[in-house]
Amino acid sequence: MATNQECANVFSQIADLLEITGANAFKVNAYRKAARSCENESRELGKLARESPAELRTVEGIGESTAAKIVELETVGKVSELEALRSKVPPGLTELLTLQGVGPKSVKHLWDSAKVTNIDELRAAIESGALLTVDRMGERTIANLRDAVAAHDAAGAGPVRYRLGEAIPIAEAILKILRAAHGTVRAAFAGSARRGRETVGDLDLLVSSNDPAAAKAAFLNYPGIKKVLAHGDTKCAVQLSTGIQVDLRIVQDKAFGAALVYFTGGVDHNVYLRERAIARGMRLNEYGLFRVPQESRDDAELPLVAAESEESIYRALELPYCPPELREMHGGDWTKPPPKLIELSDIKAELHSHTTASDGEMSILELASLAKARGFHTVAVTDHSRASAQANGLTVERLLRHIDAVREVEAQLGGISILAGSEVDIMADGRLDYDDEVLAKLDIVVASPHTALKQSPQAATDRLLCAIRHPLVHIVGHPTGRIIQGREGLSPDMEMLCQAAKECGTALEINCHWSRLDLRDLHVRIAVQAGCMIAIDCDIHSATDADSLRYGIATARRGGVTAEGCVNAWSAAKLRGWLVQKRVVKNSASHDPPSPS
DNA sequence: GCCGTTTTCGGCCCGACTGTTTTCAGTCG
Repeated sequence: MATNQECANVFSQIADLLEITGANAFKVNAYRKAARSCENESRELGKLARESPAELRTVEGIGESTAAKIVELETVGKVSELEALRSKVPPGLTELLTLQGVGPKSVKHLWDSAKVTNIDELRAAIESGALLTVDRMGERTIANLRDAVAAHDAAGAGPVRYRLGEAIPIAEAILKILRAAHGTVRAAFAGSARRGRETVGDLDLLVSSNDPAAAKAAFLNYPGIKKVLAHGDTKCAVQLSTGIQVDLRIVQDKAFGAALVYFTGGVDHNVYLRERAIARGMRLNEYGLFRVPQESRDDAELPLVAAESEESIYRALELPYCPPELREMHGGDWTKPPPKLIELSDIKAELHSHTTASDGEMSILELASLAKARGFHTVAVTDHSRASAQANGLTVERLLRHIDAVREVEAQLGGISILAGSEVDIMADGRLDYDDEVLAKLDIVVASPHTALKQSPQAATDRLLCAIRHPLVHIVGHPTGRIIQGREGLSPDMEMLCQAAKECGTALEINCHWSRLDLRDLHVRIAVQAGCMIAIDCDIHSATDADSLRYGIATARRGGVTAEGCVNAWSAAKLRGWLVQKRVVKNSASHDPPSPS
């Protein structure tokens, strides 16, 4: 079945090829928007194409022509228009578009004037000096091309993206320097990092200052800079030695809100806001929201409507405030008030953590003390089960002794409820790694897949359904087992899983570690729409793991999770009630363990 | 190509920086 990403790739490639061949820019934009929409769609487009193709048109930016192409991709396996475009253009040409500073016009120009059709030919043309004879190719341009080719060689194919937990600490380190600079009033990171995307392509920093030159100097003096890409009075861009690009925008403080809106994006949200401004006789840019009088000269100064805060701009556009995390996955309607999204401070329990008994670094006491210091009312000790031998998983005998140890520490420490639990392996066939009578002795059971993460979607669905429906399981941990930029993990039918989880009262976990974020944002949205309970857990192995909570919260917010919908945000009594009640209710229902096959 | 509290046709976000231009096109976000 064609995946959403494959649909997006088709539209993205069509856009590239149309752009190089000089097609109408609005048409190119339409394909780009269609590609973004496919990436952000939580429903499976291939399934829709087969079962209810008319539904495709409900995706923002998908119209008659693009819907037909999704159907064609699903049924035929390729898209004829894309094939036709490819036959017109040398295959290496779109690769040139990935070079920094090289756009469609430059690609066309290199092709027409220098017979360059791929990166190798470009490299040769640069080194042989052949490019110097080409129109509009000065020394600076050629030097930039040389750098761009070198950067491409170093990075390998495909745009480099950085995982949120790698990028945000860098942003905060630079923000610290900017805040210390003379004249700085406010400073923040924006862009996809502020929207909480699991990976970011670059970092966007915003500072308001009474001394812009000082802010600029402080930024350009940051020790990690490898190359300065641009440095104007209000805008600078650098590449750090780690490879990541950082953009800085400097504005007056009275425009901070407008600049924050502009710099946070996403692109479709910005376009939406600006079009809405136009429809109301206004104009929105990074300096503010302005009224445009009926007859005003182009150079006339426009009266300011709002600029100092994001809230004031949304208000003036007659829109409810939109949290940054929802500024790209809106499901089509930004006029509806968003749900009250969960916040970091709502979390009062950690329900997935490891001690030295398995592969954690802290003792039960150290772990519980950490949770207590964070103001949590509950922490669950959920060491690995016996199948996870590589993680020193507990045998039944060790588990039983571990339960006693947990009880002792709880009595000793006081002031926090310590649950005796397990992160029990979900075996490939759906069975759990401990027998029911063992699981029944535990306060909480987190069931997670750790092995056989390449099994088929059908097998994965069946396997995870077993765990979700198991009456003794409270939470399914990192349900797909994916590692961002590391492994795909399982691809179960998420709608089916969420439906079952809703019916059984089983919570699905958002694992907060920035290399996991599993459930991912799109899956969280499916789960929230299905009415599932969500668990947001740090899967603590060491003390610093607790700091990854913010990434899980960002992912939760992108999916629309509220405090009410998250078991970690409940009161101690409500949480304990759920843990007990779930088993009472579900034990009366039928439970068919999978037959060993 | 998409879309509609103006519109089924005629629009389609907005501005900074760079380089090679003597006044602006291309790229980027």
